[in-house]
Amino acid sequence: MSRADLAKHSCTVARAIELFGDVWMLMIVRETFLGNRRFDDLQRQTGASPHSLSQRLKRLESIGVLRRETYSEHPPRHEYRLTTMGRDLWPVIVSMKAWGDKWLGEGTPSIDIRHKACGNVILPQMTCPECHEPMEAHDAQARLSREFEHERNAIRSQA
Amino acid sequence: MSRADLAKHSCTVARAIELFGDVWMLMIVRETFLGNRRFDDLQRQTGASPHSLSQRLKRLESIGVLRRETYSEHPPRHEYRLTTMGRDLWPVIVSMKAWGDKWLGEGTPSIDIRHKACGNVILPQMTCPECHEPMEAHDAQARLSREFEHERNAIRSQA
DNA sequence: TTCACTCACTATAAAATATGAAGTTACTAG
DNA sequence: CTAGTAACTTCATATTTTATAGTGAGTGAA
Repeated sequence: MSRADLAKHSCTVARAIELFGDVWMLMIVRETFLGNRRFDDLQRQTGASPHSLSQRLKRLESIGVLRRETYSEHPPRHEYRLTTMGRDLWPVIVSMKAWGDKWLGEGTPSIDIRHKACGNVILPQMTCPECHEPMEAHDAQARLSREFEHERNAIRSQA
Repeated sequence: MSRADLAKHSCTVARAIELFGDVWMLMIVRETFLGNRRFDDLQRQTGASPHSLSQRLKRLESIGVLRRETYSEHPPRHEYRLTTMGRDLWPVIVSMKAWGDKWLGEGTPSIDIRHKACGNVILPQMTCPECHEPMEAHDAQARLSREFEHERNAIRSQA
């Protein structure tokens, strides 16, 4: 097995990791959430080389996370905008922010999140949609499907 | 700027991305949440080469995400266990799962999450800790600190 | 005591990927 | 006519990753 095989992994977490386990993919998504949509701005703010950026934008577009939109025909100019699929990555970035603020932060965070509805500056929290209690790792139990369990045992018993 | 410079970025999100924007880092964390703690199991289940795995484990240990524990002196045997810092990465993995289940999933997910307290199989949700409403990207407004804004404008105006 | 086997790695060469710098296309503004 | 901007592409070099093999410290069976 190697990195590319993760794309065919039966677990969606592994497949998502294969797509977004990359500095530039995540940095571009973060940047688009901050409102930057153009190649040059993305390049400067993420720090990616034009080559890397170009490749990642193509991948993000082909996945369906970004949509490339022409905003000027003459001269040809484009913007990269988050699709619904892309906006759904918000919790991923926010979770990273929460972790980063807690474990890497000194002083004031560079970015605040304000909840438009209630107006407060907050850090979103993981909660149970059934009982509405906040959740952490030890509140949860992961259960593997029978097929997935078999798959893993098969891997386990390979030389 | 290049990848390594992200480590000195003033934004904690960027610093977190620099650490975890890597397939193997994320796959190892996911695997430890599933209960695997040993080198060989991690290697087989993640699909990383021993070299890559060894490097990542060292990095995870030096960051403080994993703690290397000897469980047998003779022969020397070790386990890698999540620290509190590591367990705090749970929302990151769960967010990826939620995204993956929604956008990459066909059929039944390979992994279920059960909330121990209420017993339901659920997908955790991002909510506002103040008003307890579920939150998505469009419910939030990102605000940059003044310093960070200046930093970004400085980058912007660079040739 | 010799053989096969496990765990936890390290070493190495070849292959794949990323990087920075420069170049390109298609314009506009002065 | 020159300079500048946006959105890239190309290319030679540098770095990383991968697969494969090997190592050390043991255990258990014949």
